[in-house]
Amino acid sequence: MTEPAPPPTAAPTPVELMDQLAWAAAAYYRHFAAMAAERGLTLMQGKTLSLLREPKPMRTLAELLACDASNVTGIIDRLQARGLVRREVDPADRRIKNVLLTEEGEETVRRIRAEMMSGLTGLEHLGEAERRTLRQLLSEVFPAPAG
Amino acid sequence: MTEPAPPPTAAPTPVELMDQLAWAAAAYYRHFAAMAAERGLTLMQGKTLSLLREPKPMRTLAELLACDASNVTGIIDRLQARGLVRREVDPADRRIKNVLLTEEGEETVRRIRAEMMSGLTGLEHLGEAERRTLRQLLSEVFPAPAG
DNA sequence: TATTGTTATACTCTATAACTATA
DNA sequence: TATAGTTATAGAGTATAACAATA
Repeated sequence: MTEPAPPPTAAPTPVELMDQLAWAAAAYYRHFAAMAAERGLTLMQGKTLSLLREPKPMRTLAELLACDASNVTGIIDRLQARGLVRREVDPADRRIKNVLLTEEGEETVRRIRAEMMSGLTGLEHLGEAERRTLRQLLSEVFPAPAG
Repeated sequence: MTEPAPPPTAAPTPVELMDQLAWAAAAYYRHFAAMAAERGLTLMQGKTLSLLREPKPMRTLAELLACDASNVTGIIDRLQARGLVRREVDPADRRIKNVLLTEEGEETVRRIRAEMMSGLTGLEHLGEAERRTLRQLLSEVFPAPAG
């Protein structure tokens, strides 16, 4: 009689997986902050630009950035001073100011996204089946609009 | 003749997967920051405490927090003023100050970690095979010491 | 000389509260 | 009255440069 073969890899505990998620989240933002810093942008400025693929009201940005609305004023002020975004009063409700990317802002977002992709080489190397699986598992752990 | 059945789920592109990783990382930190805030701690203070399961020199903390060493002085000052950490001069190299959790600091870390786990309910519900797969895929995308 | 940690400085991010304009 | 955005304020995080103590 032979010993039963051990499983090819041990299953991590949920706690071990949480620690790995912490690492992955930190690694993602370390990379993102570095890409933003190459353009003289802070992490929050980079995140804000990335949220503006479609124009959004200040209030919506505050919710998406998970910060108080008063902070968004300063963040948008600084991005606007650098010519990366502009404000437009909403014609339907003149209390609302929609924030839009300028041409330079759009170019900046494009470059940051491209460099993020080329930095996350692991992503490029995943096969289709692996990408499907990762998407499914992430959506189970972080149920969300995912877009 | 019947149409060939489409695959049960379409494979996301690497770019779509990057966006989902961005969402997951944001969701992780939103949750972590909320757990820290319940104890009157900022995100950085919570991250710093979580790094101190083993004592670490100031310099090492700066590397792990991905910030300049001068910032760590202030972060540790504030945690020390609240009785959550203490500094000890390294006997082998008196330039080095090792930072240790106090009893209250350890209790705080325990509680934050426990609440993180109970909040990430998706993690608890993954089966062993799924946990193995997620660990493997994460380590491919974010190759790292993972601990 | 090189390294560790601190201080000083200036800027950014952060929440709270009070305010204006609009609905 | 309620909501969107701003301003004022104080505290926290950030990088840079200069410094003291130690190696």
